[in-house]
Amino acid sequence: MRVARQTPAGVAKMECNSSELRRGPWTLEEDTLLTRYISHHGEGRWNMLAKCAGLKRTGKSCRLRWLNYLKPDIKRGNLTPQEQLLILELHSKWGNRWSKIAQCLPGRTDNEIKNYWRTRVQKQARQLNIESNSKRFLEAVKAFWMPTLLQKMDQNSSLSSSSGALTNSSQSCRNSTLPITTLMYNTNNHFRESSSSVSVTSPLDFTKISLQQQPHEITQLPTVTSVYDVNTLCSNQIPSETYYVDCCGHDMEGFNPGAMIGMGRGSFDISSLSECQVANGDWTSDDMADALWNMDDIWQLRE
DNA sequence: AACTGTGCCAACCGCACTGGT
DNA sequence: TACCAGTGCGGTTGGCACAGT
Repeated sequence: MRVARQTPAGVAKMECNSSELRRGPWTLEEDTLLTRYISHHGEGRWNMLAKCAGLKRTGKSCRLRWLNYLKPDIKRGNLTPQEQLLILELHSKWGNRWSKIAQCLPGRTDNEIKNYWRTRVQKQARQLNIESNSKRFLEAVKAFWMPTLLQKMDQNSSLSSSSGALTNSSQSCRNSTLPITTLMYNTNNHFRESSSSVSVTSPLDFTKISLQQQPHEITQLPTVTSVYDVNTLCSNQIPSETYYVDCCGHDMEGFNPGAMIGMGRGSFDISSLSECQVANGDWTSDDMADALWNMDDIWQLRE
């Protein structure tokens, strides 16, 4: 995580000439002043706080700095696949309600989520030549991005498992028992990871995951409800609010988003899924500590 | 090495809402 | 009811870091 930009020239340039108020990057001294004041007096009354703390900043600026950077419970580092998945799902429901979405991701700020959306998600939309707010893009996200995130989560949990019974998806497939990682909400609206399993009859089975409730009502998200086969998947009768997990992407004739790109920009058709080429997903060799996974990994452009 | 383009993200801005007077 | 200060939110900007040429 980068610290505030503090080049002397930059700070001088950003300072407000017309008043005593400072603007631009925060200095370490300012951070210390703000943190110390809030630790003694608490948050709120930001304009007064700014004056009393001896900060030549607006109240708004102090509030923003505290909420987005200094607050102790702010989570640092890249978004985990779980968090990315949750953002995608919640954005599909609520749109650009960043603060509302952020409430479901403890330790993450609306600003961070907003930046993630703009830099990562909208980038993918541009590459696909699809409006990021369009239904088509949402379908693409649900068909490709979310499943791969779930797979990533699956493998993360598998690797972190000490039992060794199911070490990765490939082995899971061979055993015909697929660990499915789910996001579980507790009563405080915080999520935690949990794993369950579902039996499959063939490598081409798909697990259907359904999100039936508004997140504030959700007690378990997502919920494994049934198993679909590939014919169902490709029948173009995909209900909204569902997405499909490729439980064993290595072995199946699966999704190659590159092939999707190859279908022609702006011509994404979910019914063409079965025509896609075999996915090349060497997930087991991934460094699971690298939580910064993004769709570039699978949506590589074939120019 | 120098330049250019792009990604990322902290910070700012404008507007809307809320509560107090 | 109108006004104002405080606060929250979403959109936008500015500049550092880094990759590519």
